[in-house]
Amino acid sequence: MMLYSIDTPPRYVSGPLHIGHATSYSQIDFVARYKRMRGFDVFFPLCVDVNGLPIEVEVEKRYGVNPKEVGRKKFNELCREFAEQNIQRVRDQYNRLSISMDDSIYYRTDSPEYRKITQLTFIDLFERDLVYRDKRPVNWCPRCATSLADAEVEYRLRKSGFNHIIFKMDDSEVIVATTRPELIPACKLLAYHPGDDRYEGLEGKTAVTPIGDRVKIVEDEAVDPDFGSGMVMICTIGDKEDLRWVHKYKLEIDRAIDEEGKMTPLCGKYEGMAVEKARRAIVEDLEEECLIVKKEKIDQNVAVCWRCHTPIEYLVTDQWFLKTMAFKDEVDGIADEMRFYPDFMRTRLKDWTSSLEWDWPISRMRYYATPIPIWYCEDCSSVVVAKREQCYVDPTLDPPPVDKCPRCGGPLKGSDEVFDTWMDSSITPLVNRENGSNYPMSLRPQSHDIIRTWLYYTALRCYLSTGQKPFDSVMISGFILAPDGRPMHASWGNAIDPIEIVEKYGSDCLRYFAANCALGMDTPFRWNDVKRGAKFQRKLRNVVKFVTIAQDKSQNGDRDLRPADRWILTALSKVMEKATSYMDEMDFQHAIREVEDFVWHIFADDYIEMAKYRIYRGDGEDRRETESAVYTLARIGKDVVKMLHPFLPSITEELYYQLDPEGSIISWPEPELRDEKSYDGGEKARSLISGLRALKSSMALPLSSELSSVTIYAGGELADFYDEIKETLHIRDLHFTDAPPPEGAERVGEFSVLLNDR
RNA sequence: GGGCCAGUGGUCUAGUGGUUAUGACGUCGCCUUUACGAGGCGAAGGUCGACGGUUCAAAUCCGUCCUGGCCUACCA
Repeated sequence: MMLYSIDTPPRYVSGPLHIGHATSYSQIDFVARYKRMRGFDVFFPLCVDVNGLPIEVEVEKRYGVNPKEVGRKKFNELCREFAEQNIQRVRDQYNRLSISMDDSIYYRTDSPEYRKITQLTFIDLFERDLVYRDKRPVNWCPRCATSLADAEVEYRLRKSGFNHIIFKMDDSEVIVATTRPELIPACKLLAYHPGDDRYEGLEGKTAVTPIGDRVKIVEDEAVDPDFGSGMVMICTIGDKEDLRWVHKYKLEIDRAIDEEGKMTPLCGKYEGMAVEKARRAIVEDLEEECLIVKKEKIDQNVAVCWRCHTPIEYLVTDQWFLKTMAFKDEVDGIADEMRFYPDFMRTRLKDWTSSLEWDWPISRMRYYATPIPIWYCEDCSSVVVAKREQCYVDPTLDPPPVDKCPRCGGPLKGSDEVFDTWMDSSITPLVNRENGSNYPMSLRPQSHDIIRTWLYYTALRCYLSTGQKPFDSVMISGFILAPDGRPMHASWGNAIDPIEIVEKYGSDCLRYFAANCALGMDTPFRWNDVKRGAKFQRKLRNVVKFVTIAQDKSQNGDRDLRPADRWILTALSKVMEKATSYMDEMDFQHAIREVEDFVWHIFADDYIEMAKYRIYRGDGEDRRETESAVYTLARIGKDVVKMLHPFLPSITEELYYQLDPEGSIISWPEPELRDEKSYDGGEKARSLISGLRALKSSMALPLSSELSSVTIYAGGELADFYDEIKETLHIRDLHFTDAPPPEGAERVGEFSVLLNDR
C-alpha cells in the first residue's frame, strides 16, 4: 500500500489547546482521513513537544523556583511533571475533536529516544566540521541568561528617552544623541556622515566622553545626518549596526553589560546596576553636570526575547554555531522543490533564508532541553565529543568517552550547555523515519508564524542529514482570531475555548468551521459557520432519513433507470470529480461547498421531490421504476456521506451505518455513470420544476395543490421528464407543444408555460 | 524602508476577461408539501477601496494611490 506521511506538528504542551490549534489540527485531519479513503496507508503520529523555555518560564512562575537555586536535576523534574499533566489534557482534547492521529506512533521530544537522535545528528555535524565553537557576539536574554538565535528575537514598539549629550573636545564640543547612555563606558568612536558640513574637518580628531575616555571621530556613510545630532557614538555593543562598525573599524570589544544584564566593572560607579537602573542613574548624573542639552521621547523598535519579552543585549560569549550561511542556496533550492499550499507562502521561507546574516547559534544556557554531548578539558579547553553508542547521554551526569584530555591529559568536565530546542524540532522527519515513515515525507502541515523557525530549520537540518528535501508538500494554516478580529487573549475576554464549541454543537460543527477557513489566511472565529454546520447536519440527517424510508419500500432491486435517475447520477459524478480535485489541492472550503450545495440544492430540493411519486405510489405501478428511484437515492446518499466523511466524521459514520449496515465508509467514491443527454434534460427539467414551484408559491397556492391543466411550450425537449413534471407539481393534464406561446403565458426559465385553469 | 495577503449589499463570503455579480447570517413577506417549520418559497439591499490604463468587453489584467493585516528590516 502507498504510504502518505504527515509530519504532525508536535503540540507544545505548555497549556491546553486553543481554537487555533483545534482548527489547524482539524485541517490536517481532513487530509489524513481523505488519504485513507483514497487507499493510502497514512502515517500520522501523535506527538508532543515539551522542550524549552516556555515550560521553564511557566514552572519558574508557577512554583516560584529559580533553576540556579533548586539545581538542574530538580528543576528538570519539575518541568517534566508539569509537561506530563498537560500532555494528558491535550490528548483528551485531540480525541474530543476527532483528530485521527495514530497513538501507536507516539513520541515526545524530551524522551531519551528522541534526544538521542538530536545528539547523533550533532555528532555527525561535528565530525563533518559543520559546527564550531567560537567567541562572538550573539543575541542574549539577560532574564533567561541564555543566547538566542535571530529567529527567537521579536521587536516591540516602545517610547525611548533620546538624550542629547555634550562630548567635550580640546577647544570645542559636539553633541551626541543616544537612547543608551549607559553604554558610554564602552564608547569607542564617534561618527558622522561625510557630507555633513556641521562636522567638516573633525575627522581624525578626538573627543572626550562624559566619563573621560578619549575617542576618535570618523566619517561614515552609514550615519544618517538627519537623525538626532548627526553624530553617533559607536559602542561595543549596543545593536547590530554597532556590530558592523566593530567589524569595519576592528574595534576592541569592551563589555559594559554581563550575562545577567548588570553593568560590568568597566562602568565604574554603575557596576552591578541593572541596565535600566544604570541608564537612569547616568542620565541624572549627566544632568547634574549640565552635559545634557535636550531630552526627548522617540518611538523605537526594541529587540526582545520571544519568550519573556525582556530587551535583549548583544554579548560576546563562547557559543556553538551551525554553519548555516554556507547553505542558503541549498535551502532556497529546497523551497523550490516543495509544493506550498497556498503557494505564496514559499516566498516567506525564501525571504527569511536570504535575509540571514549570521550562522545559527545552537547552544543555550538553559536546562529542560537536550544536553550538548560534549566535555571540555579543564586545562586546555579541548573539546571531546561523545561516542555514538553513548547516546542518549547527559554530560552533567554521565562519564566522558575517555578518562582524560587526549591532547594534554587534563581532567574533563561535562558541558552544562543544552541545544536550542529547534535543534530537536528540526529533525521530526528523521525521527518519523525511525518510526516507519517514508522520506521525504508527504506533508508538513504548520502555521505561518513558524516558517522562519520550524520550516527553515527542518529544511536545513534534513538537507544536511540526507541531501534531500524533507517534504513533498507544505500546508500552511492561518491563525484564528477572536470574532472581533483581534487575537484572542484571556485578559481581553474574547477567547473561545474549542471544547465549549464541541459541547454546544459537537466536534463536527467545529470541523465545519475549520473546513471553511482558507489556508494561510487569518480568520476571525465565526459562530455563524458553526451554526450553519449544525443546520447542514440537520438537513443531511433528514435527507438520509428519507432515503432509508425509500429503502424500506424496496423489494427485489430489479431496476430500470429513468432519465431523471441518469441525470442525478451524472450530476453526482461531476460533483465527485470536482470535490476530488479540490481535496487534492487542499482546498477544503470548495470541496465541502461543492458537496453541500449538491446535497441541499440539487439532491434534496430537486431530485428527492421528483422521485417522491415513485416512492409513495401504490404497488400496482411500475415496480422497476420504484426500485430505480430507491437505488439512485441510496447510491447518492451513501456517496455524499462518504465525501463529507473527512470533514464530519462523527455524523457521517452514524448515517452511513443507517444507509448501509453491511458496508463501510472507508473508501472514497468513484463516479458511476456519465450521460450528458440525460444530464442536459435533467437540468432543464429541474429549472422548470423549481420555477413552477416558485410560481405556485407566488400565487399563494400550497405546493400540494393540484393544477388541472398545464401546457408547456417546449415540444419534445422535456418528454423524458414528463412524469417527473406532472407528478412533482401535481398536474392533472400536462401537455407539451411546439406551438408558439400565446399571450398570457408565464415565462419560467427558458420555457413558456400556460396554466389553463387560472 | 522591503515583501506578501486582503479590501465585493448591514455583517461575513464566492468569484483571476464575457449575459441581470455567488452564497451565508440578519431583515421583511408568503406556504402544514406523507425527510426536514431549527423547514421551504420569495423580496428588499452592492458606484465590486480610489483614480488612470489595456480590451469589443474588467470585480477579474496592468500602473499609481488609499486602508487594514501579517512577515521582514530598522536610526544611534
